[in-house]
Amino acid sequence: MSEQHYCYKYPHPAVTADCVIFGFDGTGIKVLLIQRGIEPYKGKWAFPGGFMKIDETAEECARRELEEETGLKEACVEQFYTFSDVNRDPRERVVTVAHYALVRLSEVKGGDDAASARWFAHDEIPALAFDHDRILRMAMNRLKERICFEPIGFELLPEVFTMTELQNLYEAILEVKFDRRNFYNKMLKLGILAEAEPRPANASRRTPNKYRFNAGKYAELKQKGFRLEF
Amino acid sequence: MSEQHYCYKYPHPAVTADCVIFGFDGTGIKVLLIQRGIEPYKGKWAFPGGFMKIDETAEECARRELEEETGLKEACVEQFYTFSDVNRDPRERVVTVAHYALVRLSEVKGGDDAASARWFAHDEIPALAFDHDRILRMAMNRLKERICFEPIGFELLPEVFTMTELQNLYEAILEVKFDRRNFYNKMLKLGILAEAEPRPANASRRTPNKYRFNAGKYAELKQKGFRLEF
DNA sequence: CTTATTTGCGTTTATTTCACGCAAAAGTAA
DNA sequence: TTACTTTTGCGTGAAATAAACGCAAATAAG
Repeated sequence: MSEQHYCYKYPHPAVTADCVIFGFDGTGIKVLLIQRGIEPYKGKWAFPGGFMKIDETAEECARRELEEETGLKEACVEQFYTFSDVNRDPRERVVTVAHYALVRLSEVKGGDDAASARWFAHDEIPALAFDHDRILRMAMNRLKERICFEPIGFELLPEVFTMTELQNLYEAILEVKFDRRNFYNKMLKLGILAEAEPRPANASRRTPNKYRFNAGKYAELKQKGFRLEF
Repeated sequence: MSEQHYCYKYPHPAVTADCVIFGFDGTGIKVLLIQRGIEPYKGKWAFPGGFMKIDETAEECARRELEEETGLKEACVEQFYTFSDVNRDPRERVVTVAHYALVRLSEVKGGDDAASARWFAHDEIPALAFDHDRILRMAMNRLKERICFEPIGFELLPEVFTMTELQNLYEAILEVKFDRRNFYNKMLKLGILAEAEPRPANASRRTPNKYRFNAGKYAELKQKGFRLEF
């Protein structure tokens, strides 16, 4: 047995942070998975994650994992649940604080071990290691809830986007279909969108308007207690 | 130094579960706090909580704490956030999985050390130990969110209650005022209330109707995707 | 005895959804 | 080319919902 330097009077579980990384390719939601190279669950896919260092918070740990895999330092990262089933890891007792991250696919660079990392669409998720299928289900549910209260969707879109892209994003996350015209009206009436370019003179009917997220206006609305309703 | 039997190759934080226990006395929300008898934060008030055993989940640990303080085995307990700031406990690195519990005050018995336990109203919370003020703020916010989607409010009321009690509960949690008549209409139209007693013949105008929560009807509605809106 | 409060059960009006219409430009297939 | 479909911007009316408020009976409080 190797050296065991850290001793306690009572048993301590290991604590890890996992990071479910969501991206959006203009049509559907994607999830970044890593193929495990070692036992247990060798060959199975899993979320980026690792042991929390003794001088970092769980969120900092999750951000570290995110950066290792995507190169992104700034991103929307939020903790959503802590999984503590007794036998969720066969090696030792491991409690994991699960997070999700929202990233713009265009800004993602291949990470350290890009060879074993891949983006998967919602309907092509392979067999996952540990209890990661349960973690994914919970992450998706939390995403659905959050997008109705906070404009987190914009974290997944490029700076400038079209109304159709925005609608595709909402439809992908909520797994529903909206009437295009109603979605258009509702979003504009909310006032959290700004026209990115003043629509060129040569604009044809099929050249869509470009928008960007208006954070200032959103902050105003939020104070008055409001809600992105769908 | 005492015996240190449990050794690991890397440092492991301690993991605790805390339990913010909410009750409702017919007018306002109450929180159960325990006065600490030992350092650190001796004399300060804190939520029931303790170290997670190696063979129990965080929720089981929270339920154990709940039962020790209230005698209640069955209650609505939900995890809401894990706090992992590096210095939140001066003794050692402690990560806590925070839960809230909803209990009926009438069913609560004094716990093991009832002497040091007390119910506090929302506006008379004393100075709290550790980062428990932050934990309380987060618990209240989560409660506000949840009550708009799930009928968790009924966990706080007695089996049979009046419409006014129900409204007081919603107003206390959401910290708003409703028009009595609109609240009445909305709740009845939802269909999740059942009349508890068929309203006696000698009922005067000031004898309020008694209701109970109709779980079956709620299950129906939930399937169709619905929402307690306020 | 007078006044204020509580309860049940409405109605009216404003606001918000929701379903759908329409025309212009541009791509698609014959 | 021609005919057809798709995409986009911008409306509009009907239906549903939320919000404001009326009223009378019973009774508790002063």
